[in-house]
This record gives sequence, structure tokens and C-alpha cells, in this order.
Amino acid sequence: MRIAKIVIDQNTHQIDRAYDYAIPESIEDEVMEGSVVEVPFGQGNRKHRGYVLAVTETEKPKYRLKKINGGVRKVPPFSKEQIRLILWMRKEYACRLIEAIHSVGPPKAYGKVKEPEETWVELRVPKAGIQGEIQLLPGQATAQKKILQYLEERGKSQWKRMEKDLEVGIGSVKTLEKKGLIGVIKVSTPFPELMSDPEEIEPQLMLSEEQQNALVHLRKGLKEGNAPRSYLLHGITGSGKTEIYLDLMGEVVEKGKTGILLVPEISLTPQMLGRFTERFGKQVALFHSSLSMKQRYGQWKKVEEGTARIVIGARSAIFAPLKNLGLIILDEEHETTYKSEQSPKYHAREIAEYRSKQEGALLLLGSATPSMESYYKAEKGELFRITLKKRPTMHQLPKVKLVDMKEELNRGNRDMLSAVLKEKIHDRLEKNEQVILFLNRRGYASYITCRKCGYVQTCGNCDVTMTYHRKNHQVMCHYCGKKSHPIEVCPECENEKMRKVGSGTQRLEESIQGSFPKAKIGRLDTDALNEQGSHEKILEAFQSREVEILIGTQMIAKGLDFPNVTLVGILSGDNSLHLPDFRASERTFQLLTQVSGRAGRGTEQGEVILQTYKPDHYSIRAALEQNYETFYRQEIMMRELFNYPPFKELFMINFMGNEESVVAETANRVAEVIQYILKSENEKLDVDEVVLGPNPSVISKINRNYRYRLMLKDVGVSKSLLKKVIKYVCINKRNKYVPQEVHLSIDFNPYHLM
DNA sequence: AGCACGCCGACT
DNA sequence: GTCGGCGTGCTC
Repeated sequence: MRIAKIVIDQNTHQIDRAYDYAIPESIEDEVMEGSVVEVPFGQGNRKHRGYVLAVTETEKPKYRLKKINGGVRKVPPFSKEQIRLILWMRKEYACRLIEAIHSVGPPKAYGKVKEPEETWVELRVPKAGIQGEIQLLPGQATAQKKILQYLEERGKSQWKRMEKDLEVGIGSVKTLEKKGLIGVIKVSTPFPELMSDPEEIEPQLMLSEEQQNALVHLRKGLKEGNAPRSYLLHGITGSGKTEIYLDLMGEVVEKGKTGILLVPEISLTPQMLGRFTERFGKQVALFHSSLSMKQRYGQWKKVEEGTARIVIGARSAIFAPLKNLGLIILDEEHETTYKSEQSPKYHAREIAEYRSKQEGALLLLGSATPSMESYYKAEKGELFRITLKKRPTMHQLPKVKLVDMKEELNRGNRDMLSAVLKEKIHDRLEKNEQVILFLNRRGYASYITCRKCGYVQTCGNCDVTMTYHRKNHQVMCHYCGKKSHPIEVCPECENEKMRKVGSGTQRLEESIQGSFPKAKIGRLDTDALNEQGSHEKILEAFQSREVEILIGTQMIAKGLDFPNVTLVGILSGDNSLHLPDFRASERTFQLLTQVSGRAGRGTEQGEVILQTYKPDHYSIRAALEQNYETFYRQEIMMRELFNYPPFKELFMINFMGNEESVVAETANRVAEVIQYILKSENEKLDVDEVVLGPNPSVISKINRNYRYRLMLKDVGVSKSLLKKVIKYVCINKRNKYVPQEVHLSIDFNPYHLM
């Protein structure tokens, strides 16, 4: 008897396993590993979609099995590789099977979106009889006569076309159809293309020696043989990584293989996207979040049918069902957007590693500021490192100048801008050049506090301070979005003098406008997107030089390429340094380097003014010297010293619920059980080194939900054992230790410790 | 998630 | 007596 192992399409932990179903003989050759089927499930035998993970042969089933109803045809089956990936993700990320299936499988729209179709009208009588039929029609039926005349010439026509040509209504077509003279049929058509044909291939830009050398190495990797298959392309900002991607992808496609290009966020890298679509045209499929359901479905289908050979997209594009995969590129591989925030909490780089190994593809990680993990791997020889040290078409890297804001304060300047930066801005405006100002904090002021007792206005629903926004004179919670009025009187001491502390992009905009009344200023942050329309508009205005000074948050750090920008001012060089997160130094260095890289991308030398209160911190110093190596050496020492990645792995279990005591008790119980099991495996183990906490999360409350976290480190215990124990307690025995009302999420190698 | 089973209080 | 409240537990 043939039995199928089936996962029910229902996202709950209670039924997170494969159930056995009998395969009826009538559909035996239709049901196999990867099939999508309909099955009866539960006491009510309700119909559910099910995914077949495996098919086995058993003589005596342990239970009386239910039968599969049949196949679901409108959804494509999963390939063997996809099923393998699903099972691997389940193990690797301790996620539910159905969550892994949903990530790997087609978009939700699949099976819901109607195939696009056209209406056609065709003759149902021999052409010879047409004139006779026209004679028989009543005299006033001019439209019908026109239609028959029209069809006599062509036999059939698309309705839209005929409607335009003849200016007739659908009524007369219906009448003719009723008389049996014509037929109306639906013809399915391909989805509209997002891409146009490749443009006239531009003469290849001359590649620099460095770029050509890089390609020599990478080409070796493309050939079968012993050459390395995984590469780290470490190239300074503006060193021309894109050209290398383009050439390599071109070679892969020429060989009849396919490739994926991952970008941190598609809307922030329009230039890269443009280069690829210009060169590869309709061979490119786009995967990204702002596509409509229909478009998403169309793009997926294009990949599945094999018409698209290249997929460009953000994180989830790593699951594109390309066959014969030859190349995976992760551009800006250090970017945190590659880490999924929802379960399964995968990192696109990890999936890329897995897929490239399984499917024999070349893996290329590119960055100006590689992640500690990747650079460490390169040091160990697990990644082959290629370095680009020069900017081929541009002048040297920008000059970076550091301004110590403590000294600035001592001199009596309480302004957000140092005297130097103000002077330089003035200078650039005179020369008709453009300026970018970076401030990593949106809003107007960061919070409102009482001058007397220090009380800070916070959000009642969340454990965070309210951010003051000048527009509408409101305060807003950046976590739950709650808006309210800034307090006028302190609720603690009834003092009436409140102070707005800290400065955001909105205040900066106001302040700059004050200092430079004639300057045209643009602001790019998440608030500006809602206020002023799409960010494309803002960027266009900057491109056309209508805007002279662009103020922005993180958003402006990535990928922008404006040759006329000669000055970048970084106002909050150390803002991100103070986050309670072991990656704070790394993020700061990356951010500062990336922002600096926006300057001097044209013929003029760029200049960067870096304002900071921590001029001696190694992240700031290395960014000042633009020296990745110095930063890496310092940071890797710290990581080793404090048992952090890439030396030790972190595992985080988050608990959430609206009853604080219940959440805390649950977290404590889970911690104790894990400690107990670990201790029973190895008596000598110091479990306090392994199990850290539980503690309230850094933001202990969001939307009236209390949050506790339990952190684990593989110190003195293998990470595979630790993972197993976590899975045993939190998944297999979840019902025993975790009450129904407590939400639990597992994050192996977390990126946000908040 | 559904759905049934089951063990207590209000009702024709 | 029995209708229905939702706490508990199972779904191949």
C-alpha cells in the first residue's frame, strides 16, 4: 500500500508534522514527492490543502488511514530540491514545516489570480454564405452587418480591436452569437511583461585591470573542476562591482544556465536594476514586495516556465524556482535586510550557501564592508577573497574629516551643525555642487522630558519614548504607531517647563533652512515618503539638481550614485554605537563607510565631514581612515574575547503575551528545563555560560504585549546539541512547558537583540 | 485552526 | 431532565 506523508496547509504549531494518507489507486501516478493535494482532515473531515513530503510503501499502516481526495492542479508541484530545502530549513531554523513550505513555494497569489485572457470573435458560417446572411438581416441592423463584413475579411478578430475599428457595441456581437453566426471565445495570453527588450548593446566599458583579474578568478569558478565555488568580492565603494556582476551573469546565461542577483532592497538600487534590465531585457524576472499580486504571479510563472533566466530581487528571491542554477550573487552581503524578521528567520546568505552547494552554482558575495562572518570565512579560506582597491572611472576616495562635537560644545556652538560643516555647505552651494546630510534619526526631537524631574513621555502600549514630530505638533510611538499630544505639564511633578531633547531629520531640515534660506532642501526618511509622495520623486528632484541639499536617514546610505555630490555631512556618527547589541560597532562602521561613499562619485574629489562625540572609538577611527582591515582586526578580537559570532553562535527564544507574570514564568521554566537537560548530558558544563537570562527584552513591551527573551550560546556545548535541546523543549514538548496564550519565537543567530 | 467531547449551571 | 457555557485535547 502506498502512503503519502502530508503537511496540512494550516499555520499552527499543534499540527506541525506530516500525516499519513492512503493514495487511492486511481490517482497513484499523480501523487508523488512534492505534489499538492486535497485531503480530509480532522473530525469534521474538512477539506484542506496538503503538501506531499514523501511517498512510502507500507503493508500494515498503524492507523486506519484516510484517503487523499485528489491533486490540486492549478498549483505547481514542488521539485525534489525544494522539498530538500524545506526539510533543511525546518531543521536549521526550528520553524514549522508549513512556514518553510510557504517560503519556498509560489506566492500566495498562485491559484487565485486569473490567467489573463483575451476575447476573440470568430465566424461560425462559411465565408461563402456571409453575403447571404447579411441580406437576411433587418435593414436597421447596421452594426451586425458591419461586423459580418469585417469578419468576412479576417475570419476572426480580437474583440477589443474590432470594437475600436468598427465602433460597435457588445450587444450586436451577442445577438449574432445567439443567431449562431459567430462565436465568442476566450484565449489565454501571456502576462504583460515588466521588462522591455534589451536595448542596443552598449559598447562594453573598458574594465580596469583589477576588474579583469577578478573575472579571471570567477570564471575559473564557473568551470567544473577544483576551483573554489564561493567568493567574497571585497571592493571599496565605487570600485565597479556591478560591471563584474553583469559580465559574470552574461557568461552564465550564455552557457544556458540561470542566475539570481539579490539586492538589499530593490527600490533603493534603481541604478543596478537598470543596468541589468538594459542588458538582459525580458530574460529578467523581478521579485519584490511592491509588485501587485498579478505581477508577482506573472513573474513566478515566467521563472517556472523557463522564459526568465535571471531573477533579481530582495531576500525572498533566493527561493526563485530556477532550474539549472549557475550563479547566485548577493550584493551588499552585509546588509541586515537579508535576515528575515518573520519565521522562518532565515538569512538569505545561508539559503544561498545551501542552494549553491546543492545545485552546483557559483556563490558570489559582494560588499565594500563585508560582514564579520563572511570576512572571517575568507580568512579561514572557506570563501575565496577578491579585493578591489581602486575606483576605476572616478577620482580617489573622498577625504574624510572628523569633528569632535564635545569641543564644538566647549566653544559654545550648541547647533546641530559644526562650524566647519556649515562653512563647507556654504562653499558647495556657491559652486553649484550638491550636499548630502546624514542623520540616523527621524522625527523632530527624539523625546520630551521634564526640565525639573527628568520625566520622559513614553508610549503607554510600548516600553519606548514618544518621538516628537513638528508636523501637527504631535508625538508618535515608532513601534506601534500610536499618536498623541506632547505633554505640557509634567504628570510627576506638575512642572510646566518641558524640553524637547535630541534632534531628528525634521529639526535638521528646519535648522538648515534657517542657516541657508535660499537653498532647496529635500528630506528622505520614512515620514517623508508618506508626506511628499514616493521617494523616486525626491530622488529625481535631487538628480535634476532642483534640490541642492538632501537630508536623510539610513535610506540614503545605500547605492545612490549622484556624481554632483561633493560633500557628505554625517551628523550622528555615533548614534548607532550605543545600541545594546554586539553588532553595534559593525553596523556603525558599515553605515559610516557606506554614507561616505556617496561623496565624490563624479570627476570632483569628494569630502566627508564626520561629526561625533566619540572620536576615539575604533569604529569611528577606522571609518575616518576608510580602512576596513583596521576595523576588522579590532572587532574580531572583541568578538573572540566575548564569545560572540563568528566564534560562538547565539540562539534566542522570545516569549510574548499580555500577562507579564505568565510570560516571565514561562521563560523561567523553559530556561530551567533546558539547563536541566544540558546538565544531565554533561555534569561539568557551566550552564550559566550557556543559558543567559531570561530577561525582559530591551523593549519590554510592544502593543501591550510583554516580551521576555532567553539567550543561549554554544559555550562548552556543541551547537547541534544545543539546537536539539531547544527544539525538544520548545517544539516537541511545547504543550508541556508553554501555555497556549504565550507566543514563542525561535531565532537562531538573531540580528536584532532588541 | 476547527471540531468534539465533557463536565457544570440556568432553563422550558 | 437538557440546553449550552467554553476548558481540554486530538487531528493520519
